[in-house]
Amino acid sequence: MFDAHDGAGENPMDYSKTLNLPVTDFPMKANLPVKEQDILKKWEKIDIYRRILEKNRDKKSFVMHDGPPYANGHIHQGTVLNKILKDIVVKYMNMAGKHATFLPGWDCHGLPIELKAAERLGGKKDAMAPGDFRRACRAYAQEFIDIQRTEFKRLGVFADWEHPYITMSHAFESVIAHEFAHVIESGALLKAKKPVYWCMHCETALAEAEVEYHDHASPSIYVKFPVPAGLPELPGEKVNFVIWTTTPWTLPANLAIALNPEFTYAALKVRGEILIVADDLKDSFLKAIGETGAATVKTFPADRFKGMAARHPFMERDSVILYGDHVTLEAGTGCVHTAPGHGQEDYDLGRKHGLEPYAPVKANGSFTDEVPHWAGMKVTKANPLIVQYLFDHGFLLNKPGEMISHSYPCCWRCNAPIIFRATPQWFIAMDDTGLRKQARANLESVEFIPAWGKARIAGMVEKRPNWCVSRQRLWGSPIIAFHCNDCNEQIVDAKIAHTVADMFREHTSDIWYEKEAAHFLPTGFKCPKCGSQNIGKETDILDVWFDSGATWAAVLDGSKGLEFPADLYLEGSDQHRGWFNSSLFVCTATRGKAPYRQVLTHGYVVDGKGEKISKSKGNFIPPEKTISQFGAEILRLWTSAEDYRDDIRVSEDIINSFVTSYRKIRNTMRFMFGFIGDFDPEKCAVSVNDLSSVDRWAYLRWKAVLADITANYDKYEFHRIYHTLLDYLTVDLSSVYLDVIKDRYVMKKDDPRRRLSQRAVYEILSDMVKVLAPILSFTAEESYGYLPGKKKESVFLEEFPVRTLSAADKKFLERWEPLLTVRSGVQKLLEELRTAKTIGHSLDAKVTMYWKDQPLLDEEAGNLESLFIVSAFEKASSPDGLTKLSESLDVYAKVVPADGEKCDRCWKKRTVADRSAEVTHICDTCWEVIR
RNA sequence: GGGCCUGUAGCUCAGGUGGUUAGAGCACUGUGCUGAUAACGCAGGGGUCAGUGGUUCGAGUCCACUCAGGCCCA
Repeated sequence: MFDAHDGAGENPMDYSKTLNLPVTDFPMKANLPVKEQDILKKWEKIDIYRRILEKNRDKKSFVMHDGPPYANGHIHQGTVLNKILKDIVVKYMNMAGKHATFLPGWDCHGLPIELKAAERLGGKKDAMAPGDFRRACRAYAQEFIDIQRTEFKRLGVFADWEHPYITMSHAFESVIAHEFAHVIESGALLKAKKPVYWCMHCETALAEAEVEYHDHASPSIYVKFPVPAGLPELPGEKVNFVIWTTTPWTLPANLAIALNPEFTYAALKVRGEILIVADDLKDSFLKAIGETGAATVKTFPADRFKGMAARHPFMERDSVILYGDHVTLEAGTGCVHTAPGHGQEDYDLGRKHGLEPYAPVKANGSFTDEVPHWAGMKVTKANPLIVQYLFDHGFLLNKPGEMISHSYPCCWRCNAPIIFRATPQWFIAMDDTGLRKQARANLESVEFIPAWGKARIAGMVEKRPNWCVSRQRLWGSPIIAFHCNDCNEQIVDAKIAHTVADMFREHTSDIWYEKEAAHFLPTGFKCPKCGSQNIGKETDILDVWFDSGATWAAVLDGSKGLEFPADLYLEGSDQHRGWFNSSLFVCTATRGKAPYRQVLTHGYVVDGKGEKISKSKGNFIPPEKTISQFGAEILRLWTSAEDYRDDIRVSEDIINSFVTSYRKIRNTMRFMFGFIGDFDPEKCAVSVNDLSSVDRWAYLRWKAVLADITANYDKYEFHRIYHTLLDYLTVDLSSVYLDVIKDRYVMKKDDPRRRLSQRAVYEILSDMVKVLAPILSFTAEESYGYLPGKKKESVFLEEFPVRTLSAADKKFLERWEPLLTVRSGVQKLLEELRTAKTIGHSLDAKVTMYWKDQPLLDEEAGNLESLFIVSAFEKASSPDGLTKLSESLDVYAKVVPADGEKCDRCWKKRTVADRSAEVTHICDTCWEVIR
């Protein structure tokens, strides 16, 4: 048993071999980047996702409906956060007795992919048939689905990765079309004009993303709009409103003049007539038209002009006076030329007052016949002619040819300046069928986390204008509508749309581009208005938000536990306007209810200073980098530890701090594994009910912590779990309990005191491994393998531990608190001796203590030597010469060096003796153990 | 400019309905141990609770404004 040694006394025997030191193969170093790969392989091999669902087959379902990321680009810290949060929820639900699926999805249609696909094709796109180009888009999206899927799997996210829903699939495109048909049935679909960015060179509508801003010189003109009747306050005067514009060509479409209701307006006498401009702008205005010293005749509050109209300078109509907050004092006259067919704000204002979005400009940018003088002329060419006309007829206040340089939207393909032009668009009406009201009402039954999410989305629902669902693009779901080529009658028919939707299921929506209208119409179909059989099909596609707004319809079809409505939608806060919104409207329009019961939102990932991540700032940390350096586990820990209700910070320092706390968690677990290295939970008879003193305290503390953690899982407050657990690990276990029970090293293996502690440690550890699993999935799986006793194939096939903390348990914990205060007081005294170099280890010391009316101390007196980790403890008969340990407790103590010599085996100060040639310098207790 | 939200030690977070000297863990400093050792223990320093003004006997906690930051609009 003992090693031979050369020369007695010089090379004393190694007593550590006679101790119960920690024994475990659980490595201190995780080497996560490598180990995670093995664990991923294991999960794949045992098909863990399916096994979990199989186990929970008969349990109540919990539906987390995955919001589809866009199938473009690699994943980033934000998508990582989002997917891991979902993963934590689903893993927890599955362990806590629910049947929780995770069916991942991707959003595949839309302009960014269309543009990327076009970019790849170089100039070849224009020569391609629409169907062929769409196939190129499909291939592009599929490529990034595969890339992102690989990246998501690497994070340890359990999901049905082999059968994701993708919005460009046959089935999904069919569902979108069916939902569109339902919207037609609801009566909310309508066609109306709305201004869009328009390139007259390319003769196409442009999306926001296709517009670039360049410096551009435009005419700057001040134009009179006369008021023929004048104003009674200014008898006999010729009165004019003055507008300023840089787009003379939009004047033919002028229908109104907008004033700010808060401004004061001045009547200036200039060149023999009255000009009305905002009082605060009169000086800059006069300067601009080269006038000095004009008198203000009178000022008016803005509402003086309510209900009035001015005369258009060259069109046979009036221009009405309206009010809007968008009128500012930044430039111009405070009287804003308003052409609802040529500007967003103008359109919005016009819509409010029943003005039509009038735009007498054709696709090629030339005026229609409605415009006198310049009909058929391109607007760019007409621009200077209109200015000259105004000047010639006395409506221009400044000189023709004055220009202004400003940032102006241009087409990114041809670089030509673009225009705003009202064109026919499809809308889902918010109010015609009561959709807005219904959607707003549906929010009431939804729980938002955090709660303010409801107010945010409600505000948007209440204010949003009719939803423009048409896009003049190729890569998307077709709008299933027709028109008569002869009489231009619009033909929308829900029954036909459903039929077409069925065709999509077989062919995808590509068929819409490959067949003529007649293919989709009943045989012999005639225009209901004129009877013509010359029918054309709509070429616009649906806004991609309609696609994603219909995911619930495609995914929550009742199969595989995916029931409608979803229990939870979980996305970033931008989705209040996005997916939460579109889903609410589509579902309300077609099913009359909200598609979700709970909506959880998280903030945005920002840098260490709380600022937005951007390429130019260089504050972007690719997830890949963290994974290869530290492991995905660190990203999981980071995700769980940050309070997602606010923005979530990430920086190298922050990542490093989680690397550190990961080590703390891991090391503490490792020590626990070592402590129960020879423990068999099935064979060892002691149970948690037998625990007493410090073992009982540690175990009950765990039950309290577990209750707290469980509550926080249920409330989705994961960051509290991290803190609760780490605090328990450091404060309760590492610095108290695990330190104290090291004295079990010197006992016999089967000493009941040791076995009881092992029972406590085992119970805590085996619970902890399971509790950790939804968050630290890799480490939980790894450590589960090191637990003694009967086990499943994976920690994820276990149940989440449920322990009831009884009233008696709570009382025990409360009662124990003073003991910890006392311990801490003793440690301060020990530290004094240590600083004075009187002692080193606390085992060098003896504690003398006095107390009055402390039944707990009476009970625990026999354990205090152990609890304080000292060599001797004795009770004093009076407090004389002792230090009071705490303000609130009648407890006094003194610490002095302990008597005796240090036992070579247990290191306590004892009376020691040599027991044989080899066994020297040990105390009686140790000799009893090893003899 | 508007809507919604956030701002407590270097970092991550606690601080029900306002009430004694604002807490924890990590990090940091000092120190002990060398039988958790690329660990562990003990002790300690560190915060004008973003700022200003108000309500109140009393505010991190309520109100107003300002500043900084985020999302969504314009």
